[in-house]
Amino acid sequence: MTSSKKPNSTRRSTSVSLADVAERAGVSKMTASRALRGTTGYSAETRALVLKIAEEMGYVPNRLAAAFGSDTANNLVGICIPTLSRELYGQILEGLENRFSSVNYQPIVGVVGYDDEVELAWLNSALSWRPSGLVVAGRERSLANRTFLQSLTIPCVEIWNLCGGKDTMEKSDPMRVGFNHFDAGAEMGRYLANRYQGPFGYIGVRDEDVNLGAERLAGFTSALLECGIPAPGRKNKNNSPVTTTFLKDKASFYAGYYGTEQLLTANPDLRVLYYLDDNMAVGGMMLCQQKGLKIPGDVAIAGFGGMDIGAILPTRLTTTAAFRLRIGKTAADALLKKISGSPVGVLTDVGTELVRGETA
Amino acid sequence: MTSSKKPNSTRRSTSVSLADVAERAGVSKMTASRALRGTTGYSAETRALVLKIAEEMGYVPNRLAAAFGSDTANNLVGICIPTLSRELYGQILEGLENRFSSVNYQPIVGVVGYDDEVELAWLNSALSWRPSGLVVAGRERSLANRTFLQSLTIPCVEIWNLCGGKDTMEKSDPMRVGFNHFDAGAEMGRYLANRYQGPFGYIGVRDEDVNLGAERLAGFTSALLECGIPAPGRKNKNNSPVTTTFLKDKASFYAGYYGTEQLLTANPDLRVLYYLDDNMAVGGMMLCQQKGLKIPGDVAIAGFGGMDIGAILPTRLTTTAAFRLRIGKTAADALLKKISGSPVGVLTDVGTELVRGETA
DNA sequence: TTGGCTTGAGTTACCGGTAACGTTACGCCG
DNA sequence: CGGCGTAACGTTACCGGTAACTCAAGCCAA
Repeated sequence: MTSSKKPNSTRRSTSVSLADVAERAGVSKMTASRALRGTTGYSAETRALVLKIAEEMGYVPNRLAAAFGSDTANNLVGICIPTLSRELYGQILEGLENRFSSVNYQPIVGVVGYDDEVELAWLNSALSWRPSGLVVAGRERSLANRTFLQSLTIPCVEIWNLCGGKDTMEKSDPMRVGFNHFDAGAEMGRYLANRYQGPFGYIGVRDEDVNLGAERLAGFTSALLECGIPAPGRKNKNNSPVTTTFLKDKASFYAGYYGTEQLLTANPDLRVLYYLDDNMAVGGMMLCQQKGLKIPGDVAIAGFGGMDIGAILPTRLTTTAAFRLRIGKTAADALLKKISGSPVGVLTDVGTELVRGETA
Repeated sequence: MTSSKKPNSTRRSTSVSLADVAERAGVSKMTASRALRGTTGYSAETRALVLKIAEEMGYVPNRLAAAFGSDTANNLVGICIPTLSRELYGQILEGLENRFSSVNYQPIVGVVGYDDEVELAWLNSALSWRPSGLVVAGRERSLANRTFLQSLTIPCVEIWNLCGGKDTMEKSDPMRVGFNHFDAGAEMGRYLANRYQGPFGYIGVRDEDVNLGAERLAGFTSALLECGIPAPGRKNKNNSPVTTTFLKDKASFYAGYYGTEQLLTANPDLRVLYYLDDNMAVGGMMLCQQKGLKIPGDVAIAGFGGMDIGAILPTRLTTTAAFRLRIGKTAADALLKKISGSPVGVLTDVGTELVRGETA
């Protein structure tokens, strides 16, 4: 059944190989390969015969061998993201997967949290599969990790965060697809500063010592300053117009809930609250409702993300909509282009949209 | 720099290979391989030297070659899930990835929706990578797909749904890790039937012609019948005690919101509503609030999933908590055991927990 | 001293594809 | 009818590892 030129050779694998198909079809391995892949170099009859035999024999191509033997035919891509617990990355990943699978690329994914060493370990491990491209979540990272990404010889795209724009990038940095979080925060800051005098508070989370969404907060703060919002002064060491709190927790409804409670207890005068994301903002709303605080009368609330919970609340949440699925798809497209050698811009801004809800 | 026994041979790849390291270290490829992998058959000095050289030369192992050359060393696993938009599968996937990566297995993931043909295509494509195991989401599938899974020669585990239990399984079926959705629905049904007389309604969604969570609804319905809840009779073709509606939409807050509106408009007498998941249930709550309906006074509401939104609402949601992360981890463990040849039970029930909230 | 056992390290033969190149057959054209 | 271009197909040489086997050296006990 399994055949080989040397009859005494032992076959490790029991499955049907290209050689088996070729022999049974009475053609060479090469011809069979071409016929199965549908390139050129065979007659119609030959192709039909090979396909028929392959089907009959239950031939399953071995992409391991293909990728190994060619070093151009490897259609693996690595995708490295911090978490899947937030719906954020789930949707981005879905967008990525959709596009990649549509052109027969296989994603291998890693969920690495916010720890640089874990990320680096995963990247090394992923590279040993010789993927033809890499997708990583854009975030602040250690010099070692950044250097690692810069020294890659395969195309790489950073998603989610544009990290300050073109001028701050080095040539060797990966492409970026996402939006400018600083600007998104600033836009919300301006919007709120035009409507409220403050004082302003912010509730976010810290994961493995990194403050998530730090750039948005920076943009937010900067916009408030530009709009002439004064820093409260007292118990505000960095003299910022925003009183912040960072919970050591996952970004979740519940974190928003008790984070708001903590912040308001320590600073009962706060009148405008900005959150790391919509889920936390909704948690904050729930707390305010429970305490009998009117929104936005007593406390104005703004979130981030445009998650669909915000749209159905009795009072619609004011937020910044981010287009997660689109980021995934756009990033995948950009990477595929780069892999195929087409020119691609280093920065792709998919934008955001300020959603004027009723909570702020 | 790149070396080869035949000096005139052309190297396709430019990267450092095992042979390069071995030559520079003055040992054979095989010894270098063993030293790098840390098996046996080398002295401590040899190993240290090889590691040092590999480090110096920037050697990156080629797992493609390793997997190809060994057919036991392939530590790829395929993970096939319907969607990542619901946080449900995100958390399961995170659990899976955690466990797999901890033993250096690489997951390749596919997001295939609820279409049998798409799933089958993905499975075929994934198999061509010769993974050592497969994780698929447990759900109703076509005979073709079920047969395909049964004929696999590699270990496979179905997650999420125990699908009726041991007696309904065939020997060739994949292992299952999850919980019994019928029982979960039945438990909720009994709980509600003991507190309310009805009439009962259910709001779910249909994706590509499959009703998600159908087994839970079946269990729910069956429990109501057992508790003596009568079918309303009129406009209820299948004579069920539950008036159902299935939206052609994603399971989301918004779907729950307008689904509830539709159902209540058509059936204003409904007094107890059961939902596909917590998000939809919360959407329903929001609608009720907006219509001035008291919960649970006018309408009682129960969800499913134990998503954290339910825990922070002013009135805590009555629901069934499912342990998604644990399902992922348990499933990965089971698959790894099976791959390593250890005995594993065909069914692993991670259970659920009825959460007695304040909405029902 | 000898023989057996352990241990370190080399040798060889693949694994199942793809790329590159060589050869043959055949149609087209003048 | 000869020259030529191209389509069809065969051959061969890898790719970068791993498994199985072999062998030499070192060690210890008898």
